[in-house]
Amino acid sequence: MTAPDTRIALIKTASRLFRRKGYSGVGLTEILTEAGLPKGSLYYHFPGGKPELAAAATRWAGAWIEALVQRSFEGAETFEEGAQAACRDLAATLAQVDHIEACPVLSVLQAASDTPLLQEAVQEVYASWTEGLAREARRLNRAEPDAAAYALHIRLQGAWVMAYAQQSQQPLLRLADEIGAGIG
Amino acid sequence: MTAPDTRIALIKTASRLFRRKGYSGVGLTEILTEAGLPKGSLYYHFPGGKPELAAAATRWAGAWIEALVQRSFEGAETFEEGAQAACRDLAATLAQVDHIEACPVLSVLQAASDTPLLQEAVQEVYASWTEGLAREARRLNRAEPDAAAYALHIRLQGAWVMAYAQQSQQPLLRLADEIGAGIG
DNA sequence: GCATGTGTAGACCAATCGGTCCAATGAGGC
DNA sequence: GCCTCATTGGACCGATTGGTCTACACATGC
Repeated sequence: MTAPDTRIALIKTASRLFRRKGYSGVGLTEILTEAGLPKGSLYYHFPGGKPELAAAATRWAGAWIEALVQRSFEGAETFEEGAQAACRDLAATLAQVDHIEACPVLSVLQAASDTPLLQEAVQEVYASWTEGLAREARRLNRAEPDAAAYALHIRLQGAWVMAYAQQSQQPLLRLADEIGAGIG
Repeated sequence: MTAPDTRIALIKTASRLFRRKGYSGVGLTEILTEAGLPKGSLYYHFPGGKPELAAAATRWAGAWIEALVQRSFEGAETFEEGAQAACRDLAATLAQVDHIEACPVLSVLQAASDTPLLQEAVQEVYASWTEGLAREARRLNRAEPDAAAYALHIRLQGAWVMAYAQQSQQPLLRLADEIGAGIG
């Protein structure tokens, strides 16, 4: 396995496990076992240990979500149309596996308060999401693009939490319907 | 310290710590040290150990939040007015301490997936919240009370997550303004 | 063939984890 | 005074935690 592959494998495995059990709920041993790698590799690629790995995983997963949402907006002719598509695409993606996973940022949020490296990554990803949505809002000539983007971000966040808690994609689909009905 | 006091002290301390660091991020030793109690007391009052304590803490904090929201709705003449008041009251309450805390349910959510006792408590609290909001919506003659209650729950949840992430009450205040402007 | 340096493999560490167990405490009935 | 029983105090347990350290594998340049 070449060097960058090892790095990516660690990030992917860590991200998946964090989303399922949260930062503190996953041990390094578990990550390494699932990735089939020894401890030496982890501390070679991430000298900062668990926090550094988690920060990288958060940024990686954050970018992945952002790309998904941007793709959803591509064919849209209005902001609301794009928002609906994003809700549905997210719901479909989450439902692909048996267990609906938490938002990757949320899953490390609780550990971020006393881990500056992680705190930074979280802020960065959230800011980037809101900016990305605002860019789409402007592109589609939505009135008050920043406010609309922010409001959508909050609703997506909330619906994702509910979807995770209930282990159902329904909250996200319901949000799509609400947006379609002209609410918000 | 009489028996019920010990129980309550454990629940309160656990709830506070869970909200700050998440279920897996807090050890029993830390809870007991802060509460000034020995391990024997914990396992006497909560034979089920950490999961049982967390379930109790979740229900307790859930009821507390529900009471807060209900109080906010008391003086309202429309559902939107009540919703605004709830956002602002929640924001004010969270800002009372130096560190904005996470939603008590959210803080144990990640550990709930493999802890049936906790899973149950989470579902119960969420259902109770939505029901409580729907009751207010009906009382205030809101059209489509169930949908309105559900939508508000999701937005509150999302705004709370953002407030926690950014350590600012702004997301909740902003949500109140949005609702006041007739969005949603 | 040999030196160099990047990565991997995993033994090992102190600290902490959730949990068990039992002796001591102390209030209330008799 | 004494018995009873609810409750506390805390020693102790094996397992696991994040992290360190060293030996080794292997590709590359010479």
